[in-house]
Amino acid sequence: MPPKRRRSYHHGDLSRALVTEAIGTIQRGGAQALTLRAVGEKLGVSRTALYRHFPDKSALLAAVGREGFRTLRDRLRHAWRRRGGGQSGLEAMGAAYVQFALDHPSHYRVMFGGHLAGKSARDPELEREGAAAFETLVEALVSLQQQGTIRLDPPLRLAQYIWASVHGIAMLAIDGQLREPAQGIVDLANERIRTGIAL
Amino acid sequence: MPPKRRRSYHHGDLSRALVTEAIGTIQRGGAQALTLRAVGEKLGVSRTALYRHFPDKSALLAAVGREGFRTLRDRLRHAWRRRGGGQSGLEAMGAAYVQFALDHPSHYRVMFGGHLAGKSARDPELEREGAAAFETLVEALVSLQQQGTIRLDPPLRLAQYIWASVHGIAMLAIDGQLREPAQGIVDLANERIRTGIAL
DNA sequence: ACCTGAACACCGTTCAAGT
DNA sequence: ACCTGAACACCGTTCAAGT
Repeated sequence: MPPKRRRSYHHGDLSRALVTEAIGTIQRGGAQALTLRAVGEKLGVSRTALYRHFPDKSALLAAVGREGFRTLRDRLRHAWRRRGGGQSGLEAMGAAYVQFALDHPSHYRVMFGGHLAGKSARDPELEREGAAAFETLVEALVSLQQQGTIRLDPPLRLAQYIWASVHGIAMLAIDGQLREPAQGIVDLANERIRTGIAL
Repeated sequence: MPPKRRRSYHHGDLSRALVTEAIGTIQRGGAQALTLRAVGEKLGVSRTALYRHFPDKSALLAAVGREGFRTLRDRLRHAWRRRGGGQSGLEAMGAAYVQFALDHPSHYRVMFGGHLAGKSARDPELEREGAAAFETLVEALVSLQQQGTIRLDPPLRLAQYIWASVHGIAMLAIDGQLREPAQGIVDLANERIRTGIAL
């Protein structure tokens, strides 16, 4: 039988494994539970092995944030397409957004909680992923405008307003500041957005 | 001349001084800059002196959060009263809210960033202060309803929706995700809220 | 009652060394 | 190229001891 697995190196893609493990740790115990030692041990690797793939811990956090924006964008896209776009697709996007935040509260906080403020965490790659997720919303609005179903206001401003509303709802929901499944306020927000972008 | 000041104890109210110093440290370097050692040294006191007044660090953070909700509530009240209430008062409250977040971004993050999730930071006193700040908005809406200037929808739901919108704008603004002073989106949000609560 | 100083168990990070 | 192990400078917290 083989000694333990392989010998020379422990992972085909340690970099990827580190990010995945970090996301899992954060999901389980929050961002403060993320420890280089813990994730290293979990992966059967030295606690300093990470430094061969990331400059420091905040870079790992940035990678976690990037991954978050990527899956968020995917969820938004799926929601939009499943309804075949349209007003209904837009509402589905909003619901998918809030659901993502509720499914991964700690991960969501890493994306928006300011952990990624200083140091190397503020990397252009992260900002690009965030912008790409935002772009999904802008594209949806442009599509609606081309169909002639909503106002021709600057789509960027509309998108910013909608994003802020949904982001605020998601944040308060995560913080537990909203009683019930918060459906009432979601309905209200949807109605406000709908009439706000109507022709 | 006196030796150094007093002798027996270093502060008339060390508890208060600790919170104030903690807020200043956070304001300057973010929540991660808050170190019991640093704040102790700044106050000319041992790094363990804090444990005579707080059970642990997260309790100090909770006190910082409480203080934040208190001054936020004060600002909202002032904004409302200066305009003598009314629709204009409500909009002034929104502006004051966003301004508070922009003036104290790190402090604001402590209040909403999930640092206060586990442990003793989740204290009832903090939740009461948060609820009191929220209550300011509810009272304003009730006042408008009594004047007969807005709809008679459940004021709590209206307040939640407005809070979420403004909170989302404040968060995105702090994160630097909004170009310009974000006046465009604020105007849009105000318009949406105004027509949303109109008779 | 209030504070100190040493000690403990934990961090992230550096660096010479190993394969 | 990739990883290790010891070392370093930092944390929060405990506890016996001082006034």
